[in-house]
Amino acid sequence: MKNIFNIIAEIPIFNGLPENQLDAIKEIALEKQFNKGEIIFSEGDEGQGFFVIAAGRVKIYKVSTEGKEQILHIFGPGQPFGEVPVFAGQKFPANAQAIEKIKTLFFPRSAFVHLISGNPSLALNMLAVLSRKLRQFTVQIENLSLKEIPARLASYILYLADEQRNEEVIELTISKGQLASILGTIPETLSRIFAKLSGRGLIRVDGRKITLMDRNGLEDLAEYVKDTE
Amino acid sequence: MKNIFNIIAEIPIFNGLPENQLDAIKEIALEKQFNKGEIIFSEGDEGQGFFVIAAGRVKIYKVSTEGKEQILHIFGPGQPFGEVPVFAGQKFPANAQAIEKIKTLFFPRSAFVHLISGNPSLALNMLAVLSRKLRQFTVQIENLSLKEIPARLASYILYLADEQRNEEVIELTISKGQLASILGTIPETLSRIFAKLSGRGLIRVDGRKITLMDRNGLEDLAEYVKDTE
DNA sequence: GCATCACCTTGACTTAGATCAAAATCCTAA
DNA sequence: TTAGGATTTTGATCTAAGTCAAGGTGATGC
Repeated sequence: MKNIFNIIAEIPIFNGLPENQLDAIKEIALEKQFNKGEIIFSEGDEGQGFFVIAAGRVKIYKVSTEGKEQILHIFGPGQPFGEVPVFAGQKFPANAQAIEKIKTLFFPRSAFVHLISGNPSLALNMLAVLSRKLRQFTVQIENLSLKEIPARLASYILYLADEQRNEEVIELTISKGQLASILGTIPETLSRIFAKLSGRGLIRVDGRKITLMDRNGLEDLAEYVKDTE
Repeated sequence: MKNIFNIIAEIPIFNGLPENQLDAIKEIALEKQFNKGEIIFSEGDEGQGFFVIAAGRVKIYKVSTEGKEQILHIFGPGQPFGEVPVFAGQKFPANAQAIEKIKTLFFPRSAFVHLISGNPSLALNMLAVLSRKLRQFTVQIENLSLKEIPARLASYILYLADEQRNEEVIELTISKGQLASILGTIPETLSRIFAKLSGRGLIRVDGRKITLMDRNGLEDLAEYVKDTE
């Protein structure tokens, strides 16, 4: 069983920090657990601090007045979420829900800001995290505004394939309904588009397993440019 | 004529910094000018530093393979742009173009990172800037994915009215074509929607002047929740 | 004063994707 | 092992918004 210290030492935003700093971080961290389905915070809530996931997964999402959901991120172990109000001094811009039983570390705002003030590496790590999230959002906006759903699905499949380092068969880590919500559509439409891509011979779908039958075709469809660097 | 020092002292990200720090910032800043229509950087370029606008306006945008444009931001005096590669160590995620003749200060990456390492207030200011941009993007994603174009336009009009502190008549600061690109649509559609809102008695449009005829109606349409705080 | 170009509007048509409804499949737990 | 629910698929229909094409409006400069 890992103790808090070991968990903290493995979190990317705390990478490269000297041991005494990790100790200071440990001092302010609070363990918080949530059950599957629990709401961690809601849009508009005052943010008193941010979270880092120790185990499990979380979704960050918005909901329309008619109940349609758009997922902004799904985060897993090691990843921070809910930092915006820590630095922008406002409310949470979206909702967070545990999609599995999760364990998190919670960092109270003022203690963390104090810590960061004395620790440039930590500040730079945090700047890097926020910058990467900005980059991700530009991609998401591009997808929603400039690409059709088949292209978004193809991108997502290629992204998963990259992540899973598997040439043959990849596996969805979320339900198709949730995938629809990531891609900005609804389950019915996603289902039809899976069928369409299968029909064109680009993929083969069996439950949550997807076989890439024609990677070039998928890349064309996705306008996929592999992020070198 | 303002000198560099005065310009720097008025830039929000440098707020609250002591004079000697402002001097150090001045030392690393480079003045760069661009004419109307000039491309400042393109998606995929290596980012060697970031910009702060001293005068004029810039648009940050993505373009689809078919040529449709989505504007992510329009920035004016005092606002920084192009920071993502400074901290995430990668390429620019989008394009930047001067929409007017502009004057900027350019901050080279390594010098700036060095500066921020010795200056926690600057780091926190920068964290606040990035956090606010993240918040803005969540709103933009929500708009694109969960709202129809009339709601987006209504939001935009109310946002402008807020900004211009004018109960009666507000003025578009950009062309309707550019507005379409901000809202994630095309000029023809925007034109029809202006006509529709006028027909419903919500607004009156005369060139770039828009008169709010029914603020409550617009707020209903926009699902507008005034951002208190 | 008129030509030119950018911008905006209008009309007719098409289409991607949403909605509504129902059936099929899968999963889990008693 | 089977009942019940959640998840996924399929079908029929609808609609918001895009496309293509043609005019209209207005500003700018020669």
